Amino acid sequence: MSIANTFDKGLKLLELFTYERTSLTLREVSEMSGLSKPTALRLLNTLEVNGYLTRDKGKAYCLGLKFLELGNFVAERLDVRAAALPHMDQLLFMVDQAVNLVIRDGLDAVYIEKRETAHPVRMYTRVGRRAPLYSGACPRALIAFLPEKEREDLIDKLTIEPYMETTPKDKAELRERIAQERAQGYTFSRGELHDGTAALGVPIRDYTRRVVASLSISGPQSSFVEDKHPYFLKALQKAAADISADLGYTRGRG
Amino acid sequence: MSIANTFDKGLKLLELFTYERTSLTLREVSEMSGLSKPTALRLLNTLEVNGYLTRDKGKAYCLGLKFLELGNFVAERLDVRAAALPHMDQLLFMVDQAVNLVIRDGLDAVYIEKRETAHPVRMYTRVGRRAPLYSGACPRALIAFLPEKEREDLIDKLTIEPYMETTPKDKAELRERIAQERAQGYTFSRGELHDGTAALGVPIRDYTRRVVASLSISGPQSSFVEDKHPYFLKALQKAAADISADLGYTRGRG
DNA sequence: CTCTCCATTTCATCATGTGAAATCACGTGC
DNA sequence: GCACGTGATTTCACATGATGAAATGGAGAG
Repeated sequence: MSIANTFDKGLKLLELFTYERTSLTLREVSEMSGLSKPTALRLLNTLEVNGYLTRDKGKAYCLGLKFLELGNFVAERLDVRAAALPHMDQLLFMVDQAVNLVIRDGLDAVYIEKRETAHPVRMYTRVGRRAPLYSGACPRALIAFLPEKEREDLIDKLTIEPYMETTPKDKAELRERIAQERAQGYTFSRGELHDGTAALGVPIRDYTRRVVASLSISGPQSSFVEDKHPYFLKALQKAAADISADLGYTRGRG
Repeated sequence: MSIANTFDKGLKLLELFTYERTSLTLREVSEMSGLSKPTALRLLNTLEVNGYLTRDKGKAYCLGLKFLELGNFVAERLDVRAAALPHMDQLLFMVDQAVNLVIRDGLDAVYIEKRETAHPVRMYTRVGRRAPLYSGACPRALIAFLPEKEREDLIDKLTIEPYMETTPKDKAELRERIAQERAQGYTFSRGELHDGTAALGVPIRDYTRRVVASLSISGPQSSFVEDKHPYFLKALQKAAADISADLGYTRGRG
């Protein structure tokens, strides 16, 4: 597979912009990318002309509004997301905790939608964010409820890195954890993606009965107390069932 | 200003994907772009390797999840948006009509956030969508409430194209319309962006007292009946005032 | 099994990207 | 108001990397 060198270099520049580093000057881009200033400039110019970058009052570049547009095309293409949105709003209203929707992309889980409480303490899960499949209630719900063969094939391909205290630390522990979660019908995590947060996750299925996404509610452990779990879980499962139904999933056989 | 030719060609390929055309084959890309197949392929490969494109079950390319991620970085950077979100949710709850948030980018209005009703009849405003500043209640609120000098400078630069029946058809009409809207404190449109829809818009200001965004509610004209306007308007103005206050706007002088 | 339609690879040609160094532009201190 | 410094931009000679016609590969239909 051959790729276009210059094009590749240019695209890589976009990776320099992160949630924390929202704007970069030519010098910074040049230094961070290892490209000479003229080269970096030409590439940045090209991005700017095409609307992928804008410049703030100074001369610093930031990601342009075009990404909003294209990001939205992607979002709108995702059927699960469209089906889930109203139910996520409803769920947020009922539990007053952050609500997340995740799909699988290769060996990653990708957050494709979220709804947040207006509380001062926010969960900061971002749309587009990636996480390992084994870490966190929502990601893990994507593998836990797959048919055995697929599930094992997937776990085989994973590389498990110790992530947080409470994250499964090897495949044996992951399998054990998943087996239990499968038995109880939902996934649970404490502090697997961020310290001090907890989450409950359940799968979403479409008309083929395959798990196509997972839905979770998460919040700071302080507000996520044990005795609320049954209520949370009920609301969560109801929402997931409604979304699945909207996607044509039927419970019975055949 | 020099740009990188190959990079530019590659970026232009992304423009081929629209809301309607969500997936394209190599042949289509090659034909639509005028590039030879090998060239198109190399560019597409490059985009794919970097996560900007994925391929569906067939061989067709679609925009990748990376755009979700980058689109979200952009969204999170927009302070108005963060401030507006909770109030938009609240407003949606109160009026049960689509709620839109728009900022100005050059001579365009850009929709940066929306909240929609669960009704079967939806407004299809998309995040990232651009509209001319003179067309629609929300865009027009962005110019209507600017200080005179800025407003006139901006109107001078506009090119007014007949858009819809009810859209101002020249600058004179636009000025007249704006003057009236400014006097009444809000903008109103019927069928300016889509047939059969109506909208009410108001400005949002930050601590510098400049108009930084506008907020609107919109819906099918059938549900947007005259006698609800006072209620809609009150809720809308309250939400906009709250958002402005969150951005440090103070009403009094000095 | 063959035909056909695309996707993909090859390769000789030459357009384009490249970076060191020169220049420009703007802000800051004296 | 002038000199200095920092960082953005332009120049230009060179060679790397892009290009497309044509050949090859591969998957699905008849």
